[in-house]
Amino acid sequence: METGAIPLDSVGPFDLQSTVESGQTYLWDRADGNMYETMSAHGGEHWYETVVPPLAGVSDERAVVRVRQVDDRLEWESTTDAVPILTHLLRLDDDLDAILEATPDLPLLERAYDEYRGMRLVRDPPFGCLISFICSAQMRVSRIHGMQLAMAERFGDSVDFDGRTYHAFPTPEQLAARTEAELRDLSLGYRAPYVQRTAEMVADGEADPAAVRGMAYEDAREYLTRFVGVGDKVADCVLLFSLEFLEAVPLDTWIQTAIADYYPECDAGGYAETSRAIRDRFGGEYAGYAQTYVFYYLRAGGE
DNA sequence: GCCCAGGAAGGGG
DNA sequence: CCCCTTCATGGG
Repeated sequence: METGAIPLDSVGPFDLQSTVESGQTYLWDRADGNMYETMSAHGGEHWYETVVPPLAGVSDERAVVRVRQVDDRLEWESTTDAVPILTHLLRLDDDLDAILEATPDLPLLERAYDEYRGMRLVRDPPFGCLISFICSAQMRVSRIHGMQLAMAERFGDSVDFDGRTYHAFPTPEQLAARTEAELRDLSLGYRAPYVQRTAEMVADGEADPAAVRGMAYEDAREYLTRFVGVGDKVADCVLLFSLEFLEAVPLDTWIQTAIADYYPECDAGGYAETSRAIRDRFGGEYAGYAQTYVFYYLRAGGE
């Protein structure tokens, strides 16, 4: 086991608990088993853990990573050097102060940024992110998370680390080999065939979420909708939380409420036009950061 | 029982 | 192109 600590003074504002528990990623778990339940002060000091697949340009092999925040540093334990992995997954390489500085001065955004100071977007592994958000349709965040844990435990590889057994998220091949009925047994409901068929598309090489790298934003969104169970909204989530399109603004129920209550002139009818309008309102380049803060803030009861 | 949850697919107009 | 219905499931 390797261990270490990342000092955050050179990283800028960072808050681990809100980053991992705000409903952007469903691929982490909290060691105490109380994910989404007890929230605590800055950082949280809870241990979070995940099994990370090989990441292009970051890590060649699968890794188990545990991390917690204690004041202004991240303590980690891992099968390997976790610094590049955590930097990648938790976007420690973002200049958050500069991003906030580039954001328009809107009262709702100010309140959300102030409430969750230090929350970052994530860079989830693409396949896990794609499946997570296919499962997200008409579902609460705690259940989406539970589905991903269940798929990992049932269909993913077992990985031993530090005297415990962890479960990697299934590969496209592992999910493609399951039947719709086996997925329904995990309470995926009508999402079961979507997950199975999308996994098959990836496993067979028919399409690849990572293929959107370098595409223009709206072309990338259009590309992702070829996957079964992926419409404009889920495509935007995958673009934002995995594939580096920080301008993506997923139009979920919460952000649509925000548009109706705060920015009604941005409601342009269709998804593409409304998305374009709210993206401009939120400053364009980093509009997805603003969206994610607003989503978490409103869902937690803010107004 | 009723309603809702980070929506999407399939059909018809 | 837009509008409508249907699709599981668990928790309040």
